[in-house]
Amino acid sequence: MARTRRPAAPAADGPDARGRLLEAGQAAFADRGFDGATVRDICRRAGVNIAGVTYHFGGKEGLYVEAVKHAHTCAARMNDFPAPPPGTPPVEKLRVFIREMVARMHAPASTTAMKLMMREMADPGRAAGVVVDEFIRPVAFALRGILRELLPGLDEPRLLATGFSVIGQILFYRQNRPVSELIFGKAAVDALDAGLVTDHVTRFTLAALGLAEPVGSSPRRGGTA
Amino acid sequence: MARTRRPAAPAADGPDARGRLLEAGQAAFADRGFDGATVRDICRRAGVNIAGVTYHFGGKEGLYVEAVKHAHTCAARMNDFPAPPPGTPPVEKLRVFIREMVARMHAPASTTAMKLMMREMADPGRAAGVVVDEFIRPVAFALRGILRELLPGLDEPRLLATGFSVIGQILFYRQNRPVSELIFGKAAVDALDAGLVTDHVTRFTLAALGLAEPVGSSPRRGGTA
Amino acid sequence: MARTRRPAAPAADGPDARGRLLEAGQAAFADRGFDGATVRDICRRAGVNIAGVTYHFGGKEGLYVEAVKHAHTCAARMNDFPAPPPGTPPVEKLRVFIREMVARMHAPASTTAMKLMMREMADPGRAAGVVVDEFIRPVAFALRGILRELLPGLDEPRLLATGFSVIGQILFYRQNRPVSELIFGKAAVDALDAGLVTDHVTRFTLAALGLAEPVGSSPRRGGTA
Amino acid sequence: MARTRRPAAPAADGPDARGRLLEAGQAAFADRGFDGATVRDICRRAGVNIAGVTYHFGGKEGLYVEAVKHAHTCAARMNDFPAPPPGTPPVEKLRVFIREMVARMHAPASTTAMKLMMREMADPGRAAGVVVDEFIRPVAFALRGILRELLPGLDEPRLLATGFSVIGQILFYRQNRPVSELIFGKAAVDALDAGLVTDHVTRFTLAALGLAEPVGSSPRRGGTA
DNA sequence: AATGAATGAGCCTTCATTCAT
DNA sequence: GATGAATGAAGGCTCATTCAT
Repeated sequence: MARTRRPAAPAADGPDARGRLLEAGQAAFADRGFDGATVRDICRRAGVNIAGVTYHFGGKEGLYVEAVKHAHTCAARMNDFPAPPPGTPPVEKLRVFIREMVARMHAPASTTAMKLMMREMADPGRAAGVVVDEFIRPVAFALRGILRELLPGLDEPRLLATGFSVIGQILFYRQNRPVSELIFGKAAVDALDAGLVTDHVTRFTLAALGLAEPVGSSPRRGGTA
Repeated sequence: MARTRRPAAPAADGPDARGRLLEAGQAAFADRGFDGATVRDICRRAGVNIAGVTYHFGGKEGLYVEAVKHAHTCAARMNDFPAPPPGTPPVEKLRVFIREMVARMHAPASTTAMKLMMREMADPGRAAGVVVDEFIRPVAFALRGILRELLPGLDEPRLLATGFSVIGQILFYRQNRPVSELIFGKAAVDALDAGLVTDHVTRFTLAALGLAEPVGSSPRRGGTA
Repeated sequence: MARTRRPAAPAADGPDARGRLLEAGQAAFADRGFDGATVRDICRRAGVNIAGVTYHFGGKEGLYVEAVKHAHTCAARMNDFPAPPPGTPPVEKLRVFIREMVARMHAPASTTAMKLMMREMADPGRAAGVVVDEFIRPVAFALRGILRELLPGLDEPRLLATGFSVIGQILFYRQNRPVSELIFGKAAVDALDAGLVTDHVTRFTLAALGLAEPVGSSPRRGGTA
Repeated sequence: MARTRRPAAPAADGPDARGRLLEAGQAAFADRGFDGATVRDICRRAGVNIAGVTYHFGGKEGLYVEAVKHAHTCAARMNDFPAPPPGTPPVEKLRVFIREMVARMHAPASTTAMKLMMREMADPGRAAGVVVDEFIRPVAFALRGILRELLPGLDEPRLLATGFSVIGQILFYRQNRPVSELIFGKAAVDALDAGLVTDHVTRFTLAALGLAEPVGSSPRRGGTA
C-alpha cells in the first residue's frame, strides 16, 4: 500500500505527496485557471511543502500538464465506453454514444476534472495535445464512424457538421451551465438532469436524421423506443 | 453610454487615452485572460502611461469590466438583429435567428470582442452580469419565444433543452474551434463557413422539429427555400 | 539639486534611489561577490524598495555591471593621470606611472570600488569587458609605451613580461594583502605604506632596467634622485 | 593526513564516494566559487547521492574546506621543493626558487587545484588558515630567508617589499591571466611560457638586486648561466 | 490631466539540509 | 553505509498600484 509507505507526511494521510499535489492542482487549476492558481496555495491544500511542486513535477507547468492528464484519466475512461456488440445497429450505437457522453458531462463526481479539461479545450495551450490525442480524438472519430454508417451518402463537410451538431448539443451543458443558470435560474437548468438531456438530445438528433419522430410530436419517451 | 458610467475619468475626446486603453485591454484580455494580461503591457500597447489604467478605470478589474462592456457594445448590437415583420411565420423567424447567430459566431471582424465575451461566458466572473443582461439574455429569450410559438405544447424543461440544442450547435463553432482544428485539421474545419453552417444547423434543427426533411435525405438546399 | 528632487524617499537622504543602490551594490558585491550578495540586502542597505534593483537596473546582473562601471568611474579616473609634459624623459614617466598606480592601489578611500574591480579581474565575467576596455587597457598600453621608449631593442614577449613585472609588483599589494597579513602580521604589512612601496617598486624596477642603483646598495632615497 | 581530520566520516576505500566528492567539489568550487557551486551539481558529477555531502563532510562548507586542503595536498607538495644542498650560494637558491615557483604557477596539470587555492587566497575565508599555514607561509619564509642572505643589511620593511616584488611578478601570471589575455590577446600571453617567464623574472630580479646585468642590456640568457 | 519613480505583496524556483528507511 | 523524498528558508523577479509632481 502506498498508504503505509509515506515516511513523514505532515498533514494529510491519503495518497502520497505527489498524488495529493495532483488532486490539489487539479482543483486549483480547474477553478482559477493556470495563471490564477498559485503553487503556494496548491501546496498548502495538499499539505505538502512549497518545494514539492518543483520537486515532483519540475515546476508549475509540469504539474499543470500532469493534472490535466490525470483529469482525463480519472474522468474519462473512454476505454470502458461500453463497446456495443458487433452486430449492433448504428442507431443503437448512436443512442449509446449520446447516453454515455451526456452522462460524462453531467457526472457531478468528476466535476473538477471535467472543468479542468474544458478549460484546456476552450483555450488550448500547454496540455492540449495530450488531451486531444488521448481523450478527445478517439471520441470524435468514434462518433464520426457511427454517423458515417448512418449517413453513407453525406459529403464530408456536412458529416463533420452533423457530428458537431451532436457534440455541440451535449457539450453545451458543460460549457455554458453557469451562464445558463444566470439566465434561466439554477432551478430550471438543474431540472435538466442526465436522463432528460439524454432523452432530448437523442430524440432531437435522431429526428434530425429522420430516424425518430420529431421533438414535440409525442410527449415523451424519445430515448429508447 | 459608457460615458455616463465612468466614475472619475477625464473627458473623452476621440481616440484618447481611455479609448486606446479600452481597445488594448480588450485585445490583451481576449487572448491572455484576466490573470495572463498585464497592466504594463496594455498601457504600453495603448501608448499610455502606466498609471493610466488606475487613473481611468480605478484598476485592472475596472478596465476588464469596461473592456467586456465595450466588447459587447462593439460586437453585438442585438438591436439591429433584423426584427422580423409582425406577421412573419415562426419557422422563418427561426431561420433568421440561426442565420444571424451563425453569422455572429463566424464573423472574423469582431474576433477580439467575441473572444473576450466567450472567455467571460466560459468562466463567468467579474463582468458576467453585464454580458448576460445586455447581450445574452435578450437573445436567449428571443429564441425561446420563437420555439414556444413553434412548439406550443412542449413542457418547459424540454423547451429549454430544445433551445440549448439550437444554441449549442451554433456556439460549438466558437467555443471549440481550436480543438476541432487539432482533431480534424484546420482545412476541414475552415471548410465549414458561415453559409454551410447556417444551412446545416437550420436543416438539422428544423428536421428535428419536424419542419423540414431530415439531414441526408435530399442532397442540399435545406437552408433557404 | 538632485537632493531636492526626491519625492518620498523612505530612509536615507543622500543621492537618489538609483545612486544609493549603486553604492550599496558596490559594497555588497565587493565583499560578498556576485553570488554571495543578495538583492534584498542591497535594497535594505540602500533604503530602497526591493523592486528597485529590477526597476532601475533590470535585475541583479544589471546592477552588478553598473556597479563595476561606477567603481571604475569613482576609483580610477585614468584621465587625470597627471599627463607628463611632452618632453618628459621616459624614466620620469615611469616614475610617475608607478607612483600613481601605487597610490591607487593603496588609496583607502576607494577600497570598496577597488575590491570590486579586483574581484571582477580575478574572475572576469559579466562586466569584465567594460572594466578592461575603459579602465585597464589604457593603463596597460600606457605602461607598454613607456617601456618601449626605455627599451627600444627588446623583443615583444620580453617587453610584455617586463610590463607584467612592474604591474605584478604593484598589484600584489591589492590582490594579496589579506594573505600577506595572515603570514607576516597586519603591522608588518601596514608598514608598507604608499610612499615606501612607491620608493621600493621604483627603485627595484629602475635597477632591473639598469636605470638606478640596485636595491640594497644605498640605504634609501631610491625614488627621486 | 586529511584522513585523521574527518569528523564522522566512513572508512575511505579508494575512489569511493568521499574521494569522488572531493574531486568534484574541487572542480566545482574552482570554477564557480563557493556560492556559485551547488551541492546538487557536485553530487551529480561525483555520482553520489545528494545527501552525500552532508553525510561525509557535514555540509557544503565542510566539503569546501576539505576540497581546499585536498587541493593543496595535490598541487603543492612544497616538501619536494628541491632543497638546495647546504653550501649552495644564495643567488643560486633564488634562481631555483623562482624557477620552481614559476613552474608551479604555469603547471597546467594542477589547474583546478591551483585555481581553487587562488580563489581562497584572493578572498580568504573558510579555508584560508589551512592554506596559509601549510602551503603559503613556508614558501614565503623560504623566500625571505634567501633574500636575507642576499641583502643582510636591508631593513625589514624593505626586505618584505623585496619579497613581495619577487612573488608579485610570479603570481601575476596566475592571478591575472584572463585579464591579460583580454588586453593583449591569448596568443601574446601564451607566448610567455614557463621557461621564458623564469628567465625574465630571474634576470629582472637579480638585476634589481645588482646581481645580474639589467634587462635589455644583452639580448638573452639571463636565467641559467 | 497626466506622469513615472517608487512601492510592497506575492510570484515561482532553487538551495542546502534532514530523516525515516 | 547510503539513499532520496521531503523540507523550509531564501533567492531574484513581476505585479498592480500609489503619490508627489
